[in-house]
Amino acid sequence: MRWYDEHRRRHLPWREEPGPYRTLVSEFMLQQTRVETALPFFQRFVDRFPDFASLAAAPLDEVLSLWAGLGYYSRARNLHASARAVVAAGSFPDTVEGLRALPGVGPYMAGAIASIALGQDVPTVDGNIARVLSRLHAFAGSRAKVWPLASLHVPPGRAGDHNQALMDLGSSICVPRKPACMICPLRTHCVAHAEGRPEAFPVLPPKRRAPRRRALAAVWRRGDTILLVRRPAEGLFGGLYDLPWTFDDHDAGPSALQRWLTEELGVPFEVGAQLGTVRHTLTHMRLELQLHVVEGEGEPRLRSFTAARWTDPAAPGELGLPTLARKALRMVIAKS
DNA sequence: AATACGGGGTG
DNA sequence: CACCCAGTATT
Repeated sequence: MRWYDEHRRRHLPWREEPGPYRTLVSEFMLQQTRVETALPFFQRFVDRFPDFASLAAAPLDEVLSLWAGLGYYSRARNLHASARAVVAAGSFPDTVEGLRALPGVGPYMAGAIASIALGQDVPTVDGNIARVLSRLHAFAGSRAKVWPLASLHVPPGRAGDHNQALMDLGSSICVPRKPACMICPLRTHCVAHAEGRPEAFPVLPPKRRAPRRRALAAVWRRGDTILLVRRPAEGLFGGLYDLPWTFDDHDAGPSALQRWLTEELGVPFEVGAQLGTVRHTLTHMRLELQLHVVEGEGEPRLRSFTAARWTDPAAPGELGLPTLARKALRMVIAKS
């Protein structure tokens, strides 16, 4: 804690003006996301939506548009729903159980917000804290089993600072590989360091390699624009705009795209030249999206998709586009 | 306990 | 290119 109080505390926008709203927004953004990545998104987000009321009043499309590029879009949907729940309830939850009931708030966030924004003496465990405590105790158990250890360390009255100090320590000194044990304030207490094997902890579950998946996308031109569709609310890139595309794992080729497109958009299509291939890696797959020019007559009708827009690929404007769609648009422009 | 769900970083 | 990082919901 002394390490944290004396100059090691990171200065972050959500720490300058702590409070339930900014803490909630920052924690949603920081799930699975590095501080440096989330920073510009946080600024834009709270500029546009400074409080619960403005966020709750906004249409989901606008929230997703600000989230576009940050990933894990269910977080944006859950944050929006949480803001509406807070406004409907008339107050911010004041217990861990109440926080846990907000959509998208799990055990880590509930503990983090209760300790940081509500000043309660509760522990929390994220990847950083799990790593620090696993090493401190040379503990080889899973993430879930670190919680009892975390409870042991919570100092009465300063749980919020304590939890943030552990996270800062984990992200700056007790890092996954080549931790800086020589300058670590916990060095003299750390069992893993004493045993000379800090990198042996934490013990992580084995990871499988993401399979490679092929997909076919349609570039349907009309004048200077191409067709973008809004994806279903749930699932991959849920609620965001995208080129229409479908998986083609069995390599069926253009005929598969033709059939799928006609079914999905309600008009007959012909599939033309291949524009190129966009590669994009997600957590659970490596996607190879092959772009094809298609020709169709009339206006699209909607089945799975929830909206369709003719859009200038060079100026998609406020449309919420995932990074994969942005890559695809860049290729469309390059081949124009 | 396993899987879906983005995107960015480093070597 | 390969490998690494990191919460929640769902099943």
